Amino acid sequence: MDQEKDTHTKTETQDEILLAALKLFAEKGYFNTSLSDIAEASGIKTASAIYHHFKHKQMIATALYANILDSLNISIDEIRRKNQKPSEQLHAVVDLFFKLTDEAPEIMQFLLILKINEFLPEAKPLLETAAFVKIIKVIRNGISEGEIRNIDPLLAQTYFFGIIQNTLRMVLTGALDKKAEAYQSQTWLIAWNAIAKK
Amino acid sequence: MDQEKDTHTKTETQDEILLAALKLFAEKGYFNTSLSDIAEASGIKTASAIYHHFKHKQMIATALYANILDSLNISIDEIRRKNQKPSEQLHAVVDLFFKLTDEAPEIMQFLLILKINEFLPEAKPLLETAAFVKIIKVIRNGISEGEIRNIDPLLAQTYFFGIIQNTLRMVLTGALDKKAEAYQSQTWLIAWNAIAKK
DNA sequence: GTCTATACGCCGATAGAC
DNA sequence: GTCTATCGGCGTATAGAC
Repeated sequence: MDQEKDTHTKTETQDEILLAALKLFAEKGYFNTSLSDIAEASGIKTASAIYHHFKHKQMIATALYANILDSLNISIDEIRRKNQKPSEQLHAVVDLFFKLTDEAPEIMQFLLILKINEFLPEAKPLLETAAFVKIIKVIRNGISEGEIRNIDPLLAQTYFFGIIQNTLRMVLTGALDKKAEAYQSQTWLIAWNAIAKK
Repeated sequence: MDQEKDTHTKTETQDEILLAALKLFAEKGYFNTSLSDIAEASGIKTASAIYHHFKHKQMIATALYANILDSLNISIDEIRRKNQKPSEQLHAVVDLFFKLTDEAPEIMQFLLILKINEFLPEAKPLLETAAFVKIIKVIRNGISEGEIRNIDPLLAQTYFFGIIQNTLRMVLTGALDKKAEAYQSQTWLIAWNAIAKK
């Protein structure tokens, strides 16, 4: 997606801006974060400098969203490649989400807690995103292979990730006080049993 | 909580303001809604008039939140009075949530979709609210009476309402295209089985 | 590529007439 | 209790020097 002819050009500080923005958005929300906040957190001293890297504030969020979904999509591909059975694929996805929650909580905050279309009205809803479309496909496979109960795949997705994501949300907000990892195996069991053919 | 000596005074338009604000907040979010928007939607023609009813914008949201939680709390009390077994009480709560989703979607949007502490930093988190504390108590009872599996009540609550609320969220955002009612009985079963002692 | 300076608009909020 | 008028501030964004 990069049209740059040179290989590395500006990317350095651009990434710092994105990183700072992610952190601040996750922490205070998009509207409570000013460009000055982002500049300051990026090592730059003035908001104006940001305009050299992004057309405007929204574009920062847009880029962030795209990056996250992109790498998520890649991870999903990898997961589907390495695992055969839908149950195993789903399990690996859960693994990934729990790991991200502990190791990159801002990313999960961005995905699970922020109300993205409040500041990115044009953005595709999470569920229509490549990564999540593939997850539904996994569920669909699970149904046809007899691992998952024969219900509307979208509903199965809703139930399964309702449990997973709500648990992670509770961890992210501090309502559950241990690391996500501590709840992982139990939560997986509950979520899987909610949709598995018994 | 009203210190008014007269019985009915201003309440008329105040409620219209709250109603309009609720609708707009649910639809566009707090930060995308200006006082002018609210004024216009309230039948008033100027934002200034609002200051006669509320000290500032935040207070509108605060009042809204308090009202919603208040009436929710009352409903929960009623539910606990009318039903004995924890399972029945939980079922009635689910009934209420699904009914509200169909009949007063803005309220459920406010509760389930808006990131409340982004614009009300001081507000109590939902879970620490009287209504939700009582719900946890119901779950606790369910555990000691042997209806619900013996796990951390907060986790049980997380799993159970993860399913319920995610389903309602999908209805509210239009990802699930039927009325909430259409999914109610199936969703209840799944959610209940996720925490019930088998 | 980051700085200074500055413009502009919008929104929240106040004062005061009616 | 709603209006007109007006203020102040903050945050986004631009122009241009270095």
